[in-house]
Amino acid sequence: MANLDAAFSALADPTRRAILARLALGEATVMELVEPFELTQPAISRHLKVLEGAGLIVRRIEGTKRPCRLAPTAVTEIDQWLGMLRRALETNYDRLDGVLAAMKPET
Amino acid sequence: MANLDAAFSALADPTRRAILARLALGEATVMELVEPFELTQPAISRHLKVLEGAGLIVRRIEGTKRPCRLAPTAVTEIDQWLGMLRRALETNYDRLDGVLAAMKPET
DNA sequence: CGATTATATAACACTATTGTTATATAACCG
DNA sequence: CGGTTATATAACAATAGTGTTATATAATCG
Repeated sequence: MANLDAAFSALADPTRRAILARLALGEATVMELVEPFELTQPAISRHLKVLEGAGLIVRRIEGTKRPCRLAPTAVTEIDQWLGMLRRALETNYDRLDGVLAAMKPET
Repeated sequence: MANLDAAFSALADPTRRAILARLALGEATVMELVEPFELTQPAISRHLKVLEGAGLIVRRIEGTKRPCRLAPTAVTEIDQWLGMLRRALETNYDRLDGVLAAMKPET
């Protein structure tokens, strides 16, 4: 589960989430990703490195350009881990705890 | 979307994910959560504060104890945001990009 | 080839995160 | 009331993350 560290950590940054949101519209080069932000190109390049390291994007080489696009692997891992929480939240145990907690001020 | 920062950031730490996994089994007090880790009580208390701030857990007061349990809010938010990525990954655009990239070495 | 364009990396400053120990608060027990 | 138990907070050190500027690399264009 070491990759979950990288994946969640990558998603914790709003700039990186914005980059992913942009890539959800389709492939983009580094300079295309720099343009909408008030950040320098090296800053974006490093964000991309983080996203790639986390398995959230992949890059191919096309001449001097490196177009990026979304990769499915990390999202799948995250979904699987969150599934554990979702299942627990759907469990009656927690509902009962909630009910008991809510009852307290009444009685 | 400011809360996504806190939620993803909270999930980026393996200790905090382990705490959540433990809470998926049911409510636990701070000392019960300290026990399985090689960390001090103040360290766990701060992790719990982070998880609470991110909306991933809630705590109630029961005498001198503060039992924690999972909260659904942040998980829902995260699911919704990830849904955007999932939908994009299911899109043909990205499939086509992938196909074109894969074709390149052949021709 | 030399200039330009696209991207990466190094070095540095600043801030945030995480852990520790020591201490505060507050409920409980006898 | 006084001691114990449960938890929180403060102060500090060590480390990691993010941004910047300056510079390196490498493909492209004339």
